[in-house]
Amino acid sequence: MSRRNGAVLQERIVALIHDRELGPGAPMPTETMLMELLDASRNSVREAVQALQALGIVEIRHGHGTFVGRASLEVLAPSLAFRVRPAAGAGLRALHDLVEVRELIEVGLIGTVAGTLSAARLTALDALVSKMDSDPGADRAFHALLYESCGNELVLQLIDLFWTVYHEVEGALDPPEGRAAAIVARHRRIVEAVRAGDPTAARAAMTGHFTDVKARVARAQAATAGR
Amino acid sequence: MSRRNGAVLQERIVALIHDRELGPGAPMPTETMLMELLDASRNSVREAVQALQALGIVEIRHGHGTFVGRASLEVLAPSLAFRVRPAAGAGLRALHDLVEVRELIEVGLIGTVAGTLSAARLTALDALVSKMDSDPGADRAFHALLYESCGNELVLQLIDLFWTVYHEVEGALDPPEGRAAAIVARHRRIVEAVRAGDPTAARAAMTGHFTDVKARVARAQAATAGR
DNA sequence: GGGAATTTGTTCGTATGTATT
DNA sequence: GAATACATACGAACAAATTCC
Repeated sequence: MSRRNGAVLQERIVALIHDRELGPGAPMPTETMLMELLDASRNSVREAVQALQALGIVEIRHGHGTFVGRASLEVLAPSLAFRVRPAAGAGLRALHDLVEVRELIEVGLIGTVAGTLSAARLTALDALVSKMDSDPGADRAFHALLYESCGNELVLQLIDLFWTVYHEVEGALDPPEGRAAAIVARHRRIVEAVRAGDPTAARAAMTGHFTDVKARVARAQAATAGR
Repeated sequence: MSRRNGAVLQERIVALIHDRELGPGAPMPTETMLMELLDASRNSVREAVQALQALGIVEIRHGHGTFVGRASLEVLAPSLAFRVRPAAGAGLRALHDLVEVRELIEVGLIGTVAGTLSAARLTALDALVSKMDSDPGADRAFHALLYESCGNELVLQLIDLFWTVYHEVEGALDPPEGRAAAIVARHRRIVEAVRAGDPTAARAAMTGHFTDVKARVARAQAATAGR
């Protein structure tokens, strides 16, 4: 009937953080103190705290103490990767869904940033595009820099999270790469539309980019289905 | 020097799931077996498994066993809520960011479903709009049903997650409610545009809806800043 | 329904590694 | 280096929930 017991301990710890108004980086009570405060044994406390760390709510530093975390979205990359990772042949569907979400967010966002970027940012984007064929991290930095100015920390972390998960399972996939030049061209077109301050063109360019990505997923899907 | 041991154990368990190709619902090895397989004590195993449960990767049933989970996004509602919850006066900014992400996704999605919904779905949406002023769950069901046909499980869970977190912290906020009638009207307009198969109008209607929501957050922000 | 077996939940005690002072 | 405080890890025992005979 009643709820899981482990979860209630976690909730009480979170409530404790709120009650004491502990901000990110603030030190948590020690394990011994938590044992008394929550009237639980050390192991129960540790299991709850460990779970909260997996959610990014607290951060444990060995031999030093436990501190309030900032619940950054990157900590749940393992969870998303686990979900998206194809289960032995059956289904790149989850990966396709992930790309679609990326597309929804980025196509919507690009319309709001078109024409608002400083000249410095635009040249930085140009530089990233130039070395995109050699440095895989340039793509990640490109998408991050593109939306940095919008000031929405949550959306930035979401985009970065999705990027990380996508490339993690894409790398574990089969085919090498189609055309690096085409990817570079797609990104260059995006920068041009943003520089011109044309939201419609920027959205179209971004949609085109994701059309390529989805096509790549579809090819991999067909390849795994055929064997 | 080396990485945290707890995290290593978690990764090894996830790797074990992949190696054995265990799908959602499949039974995990018992704690005793995991102790031998991973050469760790029971407490260490339990801490790792507990963390994986917090991420939705496994599901523990007392007295029964541990099973592979489906990593549904709803498990990370506590993490998002923790992040978005205003830290004592300072900042509804995170909540505003959350609403913006909702808007990005829903405005983009509504353009793809406009004109594609069956008559049965449309009448069901009408019914939900009608009782939206009395039943708070109707709003959630409305947004879920609206995008159900697109077949993207990830985006459905994302929207539901954001809805949950938003209303969780909105309820813990101050002012009662401005105009329920206006909300109903906004949703009715969305249904009409979708029924008419007009993507542009649908996007505009959805944008209007979120304009209201963001205005509500802004009012609350001003209220808390003034005291 | 009773009872045994299995599995997770909780607790205690103890020893060890790590960072700070 | 020494002392202290803290997290990490292990082992053993008992409690509680579930399933099956």
